[in-house]
Amino acid sequence: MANYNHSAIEKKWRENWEKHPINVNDGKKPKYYCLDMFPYPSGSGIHVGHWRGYVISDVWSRYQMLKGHYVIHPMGWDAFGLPAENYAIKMGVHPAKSTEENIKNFKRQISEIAAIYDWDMEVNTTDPEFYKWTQWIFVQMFKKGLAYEKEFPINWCPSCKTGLANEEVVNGCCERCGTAVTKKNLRQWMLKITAYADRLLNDLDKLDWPEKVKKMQTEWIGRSYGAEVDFPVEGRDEKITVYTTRPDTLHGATFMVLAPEHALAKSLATDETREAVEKYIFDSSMRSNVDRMQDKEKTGVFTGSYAINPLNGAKTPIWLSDYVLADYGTGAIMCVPAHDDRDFAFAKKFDIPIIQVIARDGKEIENMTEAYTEANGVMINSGEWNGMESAVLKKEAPAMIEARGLGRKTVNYKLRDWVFSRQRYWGEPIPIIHCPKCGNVAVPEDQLPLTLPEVESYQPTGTGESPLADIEEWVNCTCPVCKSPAKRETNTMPQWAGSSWYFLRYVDSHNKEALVSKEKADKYLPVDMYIGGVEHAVLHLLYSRFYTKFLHDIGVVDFDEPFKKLFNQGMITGKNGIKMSKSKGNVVSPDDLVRDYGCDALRMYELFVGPPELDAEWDERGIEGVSRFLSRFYNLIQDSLDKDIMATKEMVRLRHKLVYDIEQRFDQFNLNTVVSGFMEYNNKFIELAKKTGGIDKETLKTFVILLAPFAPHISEELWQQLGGTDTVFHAQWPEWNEDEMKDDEIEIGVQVNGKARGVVSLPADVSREDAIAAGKAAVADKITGAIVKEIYVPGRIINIVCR
RNA sequence: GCCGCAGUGGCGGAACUGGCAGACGCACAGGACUUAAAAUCCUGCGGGACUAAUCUCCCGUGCCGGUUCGAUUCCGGCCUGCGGCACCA
Repeated sequence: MANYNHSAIEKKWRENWEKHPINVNDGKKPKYYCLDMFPYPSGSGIHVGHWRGYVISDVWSRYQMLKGHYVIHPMGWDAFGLPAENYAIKMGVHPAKSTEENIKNFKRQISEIAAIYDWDMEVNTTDPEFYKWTQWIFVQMFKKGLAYEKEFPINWCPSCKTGLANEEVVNGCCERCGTAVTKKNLRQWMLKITAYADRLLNDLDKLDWPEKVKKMQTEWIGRSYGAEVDFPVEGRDEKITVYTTRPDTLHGATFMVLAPEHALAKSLATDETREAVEKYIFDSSMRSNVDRMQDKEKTGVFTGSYAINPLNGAKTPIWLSDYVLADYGTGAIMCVPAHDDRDFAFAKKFDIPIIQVIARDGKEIENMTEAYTEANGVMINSGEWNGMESAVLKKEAPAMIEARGLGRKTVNYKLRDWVFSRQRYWGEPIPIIHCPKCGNVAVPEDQLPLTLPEVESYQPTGTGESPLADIEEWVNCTCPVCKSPAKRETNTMPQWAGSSWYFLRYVDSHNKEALVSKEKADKYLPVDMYIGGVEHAVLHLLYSRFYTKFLHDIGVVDFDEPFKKLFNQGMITGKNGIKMSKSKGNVVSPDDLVRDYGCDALRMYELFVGPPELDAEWDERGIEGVSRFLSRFYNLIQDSLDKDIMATKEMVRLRHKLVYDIEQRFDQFNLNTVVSGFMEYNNKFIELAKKTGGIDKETLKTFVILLAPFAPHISEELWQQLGGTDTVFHAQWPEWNEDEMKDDEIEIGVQVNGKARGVVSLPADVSREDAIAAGKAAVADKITGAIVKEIYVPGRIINIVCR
């Protein structure tokens, strides 16, 4: 009898599947679209952590295939963007060339997983045939006014030498390289994602996504309800508008603070305060974001001017302080120190009066040491509002203020428009022409793609100009409308541009007429299951939703959410939970493991290491366990192969229980316990075979089908050995039957006063009385007093309660 | 600071809806096979008490309390670790 030889078996079936693909679309089966987050093909190749995500999605895809679906399971390359370009600069080669090589290498490594990717669908964001449509979408947004130009101080990474979107700034640092972000005044292309804020927020409800990601998006969008209130400036015609979510506390506003960047900041200074005000504004402009975020000690300066509280006419001093953000709300706030922590700290520091307007527990707080921030209590010191419930007033005040012409009801968002220009070479050129007569004109659609020109030096300039700006013959062009000399936009798009819609392209990747045909979109989209890391929660996953909603609105697709279900797999880390990275030297390559243990063993071990949604420390030794399991399973079948074993009752029972257990765990996505289930049942069948001489073929075939999504090669081999003619993946997923699963005898634990005291073996259909009687008999010597209560939970427990 | 998630043997982890805690695997120990080793197979493996051994008993799922016949699971209060947000008015 031959032993399990993984390399021979895997080679054999790899070649066979190449010739006879197993995931075929017969046009009748329902589709199931299972998508991986496509990788950026880095130069360092893939490690066991990447494998895990791809194994999870492939196992799930094959499961869906066995459940009768035509599975769409594509792979592609997110190859534009900073990392690709930085890598190319470092290696001294053109990014197009290094990208091509990296893709080749990645593809070779990924093929080792033996996933059922349909390479005919492959997309590459740097392919002009692909980015033609990335540009096309931009043009459509431009036409709808959703892509617009604006000059303002944006986040700038001095190391990457480019502007960044808000989402790319993490704790004041560049998401990519960790350098502290500065502000730079730049002309930018912006995408009006804020126009979709409400829909992006509301539609989260219909998504089967991890709550964590939904919450992150909810907070990122940051919708709040409140009021804008207009405060006239004393002695001047101007007014200052503030935004507040607590208009109920308006009577408690004892001062007002403007951001140092506020348009009126300078002009509010008086002769006495001018010097201090100008110094404060200058100093603030010098402080970095990181500094401003970390240092919560309040600073500020009094302008010398006063505003008038429109509600009660109170004279309210106007201050400047950098704790007020210029780009949120109106850049100005009213300050109610009694009921806001930050205002409280500021008032204490600068000795500003504190007026309480909400009575906590019916009375004013004496010797206030911190703000009372809850909208819970009765209004006091609030004129005609006295006696009202704060919680009620909080809701009604915006309308009341609006009715009296003092301001208006307002909704605010933390979400900002998307800074979409990058001052780098390796990206999609923004297809806009600047014409001195016509203004900004889109490149006509029949001239797309606007290809990225070859260039001598693609290094970033750092000046705020893209490297493309130097290529005169490319920059100079004629206006498509009036034919006068014009100039091309030289900024490129961010990496997120291609990834925001690539999943739509897979199902129609060769289409030259449209981004995706209506027919194929209707048939194959949207994505049913999306698998990837959680790190894109407010980047790619938010942008993709925005793009999909836009494409829905212009009629390209008829759904408005791209990913129905999302699964975030955990990271594989090195020892002590340290992230695998080249610089740490703790990267584990899958190549040797595949060679030594086989693809099937590594696939199973990737899942066996722990729950798929949690991080796991890589411990190489554990792979022995799954490897042994595969060998034992192989041998079990070899032992039964040439015998004609009749199925016993016990075999049938175990078979049904096996199917039930595996399916339950599969459907709950407990893939690690599916693997342990295989091992457990394998042990049981081995024990059984010792007594019976073997296991019946139907049971073995059933086991092989269940195992196939995890270990496709060995399963296919054993399937054929067991007499399968077609591929195992065209077999029917087996069914279980509850009646067949039942044991004749069941073991039930017996407790006395809730403590385990024994076990009794009983007929499965035992009556309550008999069960309790048997239980009592089994623990008779442990029952010390009068029996108070007898509990029998069928099939689970007998508990005798005594005194 | 606020919001999540997690904490179970030497280790990774399991336990469906509150029902015999520690499945499955790793490591380790003992045994079989072998001249020997590897591989393989068998057995044991939370801690403690008692015992020649079996039996039996006590403790035990981060800590303290509660609900319950019964709690890893539910509730209240903490501790620790990880992740997200962080002056958004």
